[in-house]
Amino acid sequence: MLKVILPDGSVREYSGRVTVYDVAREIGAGLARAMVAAAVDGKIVDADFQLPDNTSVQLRILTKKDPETLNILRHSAAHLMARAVMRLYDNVQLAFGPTVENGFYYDFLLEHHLTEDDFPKIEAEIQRLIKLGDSFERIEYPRESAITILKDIGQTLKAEHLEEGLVDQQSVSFYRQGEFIDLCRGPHIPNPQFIGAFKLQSVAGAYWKGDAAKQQLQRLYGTAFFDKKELDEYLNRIEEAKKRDHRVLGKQHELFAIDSRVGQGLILWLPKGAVIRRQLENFIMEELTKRGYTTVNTPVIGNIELYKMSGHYPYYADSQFPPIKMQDGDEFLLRAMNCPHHVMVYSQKPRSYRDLPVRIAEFGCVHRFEQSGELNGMTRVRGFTQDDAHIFCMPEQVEDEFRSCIDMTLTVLKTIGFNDFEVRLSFRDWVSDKYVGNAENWKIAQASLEKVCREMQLPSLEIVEGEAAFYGPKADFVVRDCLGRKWQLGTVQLDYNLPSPERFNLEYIGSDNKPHTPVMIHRAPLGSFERFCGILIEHFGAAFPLWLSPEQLRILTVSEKFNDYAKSLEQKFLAQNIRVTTDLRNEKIGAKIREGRLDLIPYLAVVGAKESESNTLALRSRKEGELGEIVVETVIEKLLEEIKTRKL
RNA sequence: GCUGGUGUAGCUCAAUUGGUAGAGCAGCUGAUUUGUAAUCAGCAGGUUGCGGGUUCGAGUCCCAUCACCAGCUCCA
Repeated sequence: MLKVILPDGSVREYSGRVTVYDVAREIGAGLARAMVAAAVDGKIVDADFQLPDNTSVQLRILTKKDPETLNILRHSAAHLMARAVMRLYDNVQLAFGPTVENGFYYDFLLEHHLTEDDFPKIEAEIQRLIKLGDSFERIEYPRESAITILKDIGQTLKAEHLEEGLVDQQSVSFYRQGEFIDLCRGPHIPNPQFIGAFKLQSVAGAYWKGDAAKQQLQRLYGTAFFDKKELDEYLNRIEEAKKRDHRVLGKQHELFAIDSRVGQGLILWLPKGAVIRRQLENFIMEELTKRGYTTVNTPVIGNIELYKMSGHYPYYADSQFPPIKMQDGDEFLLRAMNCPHHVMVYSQKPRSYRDLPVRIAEFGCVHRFEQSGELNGMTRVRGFTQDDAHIFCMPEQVEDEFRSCIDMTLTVLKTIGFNDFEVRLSFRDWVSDKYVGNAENWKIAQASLEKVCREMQLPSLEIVEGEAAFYGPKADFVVRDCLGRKWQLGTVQLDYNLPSPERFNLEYIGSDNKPHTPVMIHRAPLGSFERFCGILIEHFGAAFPLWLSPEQLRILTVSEKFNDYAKSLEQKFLAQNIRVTTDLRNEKIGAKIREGRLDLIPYLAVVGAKESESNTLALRSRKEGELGEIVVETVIEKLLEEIKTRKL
């Protein structure tokens, strides 16, 4: 006897062979037709999954409306794509074909070099296969015979995968569609005709098992939806997002530039971009002062011995600019991190426990020689400035310091209006021996990190075991940009390595009059000004809030007769540190308004006869439209208030 | 670094099968003196990323190189 418990709590009883599909059909033919998959005791299975006898299961029928089903559809589309490629080209070896955030891919090993020109042909073949309508048939084989089968059909990559992995599995599943058979965990849609719309998106190289030393495969990306409208909406969203790309907006609004004559991945902050950066610097500096930090200035290079002592060299030699060799044999490194310099600042004098925590901050400029293919606008660069600080404290102070760092990062994100972020706590795994510092300290530190994060009720807190740096656990703030890509911005990291006797042997004298080793915390709320600004540009679509705007107010004259009045107004605003410009050109007011709008200036002020006589400006806000004539002093007050509160 | 793609005026883009490199915007000059998203006219702007090659002739085809884009790998 089989008991099936449905989501509404009702129970149905069966005997003999029963598939999920049978149950669905019994509940309603319409439901059965719409059925994509099912959840049996929470595990997602195929529509024709046979329910186990003599037991009781929780069953949920999944249709296209359920969020889980889109991935099933897409993975099935990946199978169709693989089948199409195998029909069109010879000697195709399949690797992996999973779903990704907005679609799917399949990796192939084949002689033919796929290009976008091949897409129409492949898409047409997929369309044919959908029409053909071969259903997805699940077949289970014992592991050993599965390996033999894969070798027999020439799928050596899959055979290799099976030989090396999945050792704990007695049997493995294949999915067959006509002549196409593929090792696959499933589940799949019952019928390819569920695929209402699909599109191949791009082709790229990818390494077998993600290992750059292994053979390179060709990866075909695509996406699929239940209907065409959803696909169109998705493609539209991508187009819109592209317009917000910080590289496009950065050029359009003259925020930053990258010039190969200077070098790849090196940012030239143009005047307008530099204004934004300066506002961020001022903002961070205010927070540092409030929170008891001291600031220092240290050089961008250091003797190579410093990095040998810290352990950064030669471990990071690959991502370093090569050393600068002097005639006397000394070697200097362009620094890739600020930590060693700050450690040197700490060690300039004996420290007492009464002095701790010592908080040393610097907008530290660092350089890392990232591989050319990794560079990306402002978000991945070779030279950047971190809003860095290092805190030296006693172990019992770690919790409070950590809380304060998290709080500062939250303040920053909230002020900017970054609400779509997650916090990732990276802890050590207890098996590996790559970590430094004693296990007891790690346990305490990890527990207190987690405690603080829970107390502060951080959104989407994720704990990742084994992702910690070798020197300590960390908390990363990951922000999502307009294309849905995730970027690590702020970070707080504990460090047991650098202060240790094996490294810099930092000390403070405790209340017991004995030397102790402090704990070090690395933290950067923004991460780097470069990456942060890149994301900032996309976040606001270059329509920055007033306090960040390079040009806060533009005064437009109706005709050249009012140039003097405009000039006198400009002086008044400048005297209040408001970033104002004038548009005195011999143009119609409509043209000046249009340009001001396109330049995304927060406030435009029109001045003509009326205004010059009444000491007013006809103010126009980017957000609220025309605000009418307002006397100068009131406008100044309004803008200053908005700037001061960093209003969004 | 790897795979694939792209590279034409400051910007956005044209240029039949290889056959005189163009347009709009921006810029400059002049006219116009303007009231809430583009006033008109004229001028100027180029070794088609750089370097080779094939050809009577190359923006177009081939080779090499640089940069950028997508992805992979990497990210202290």
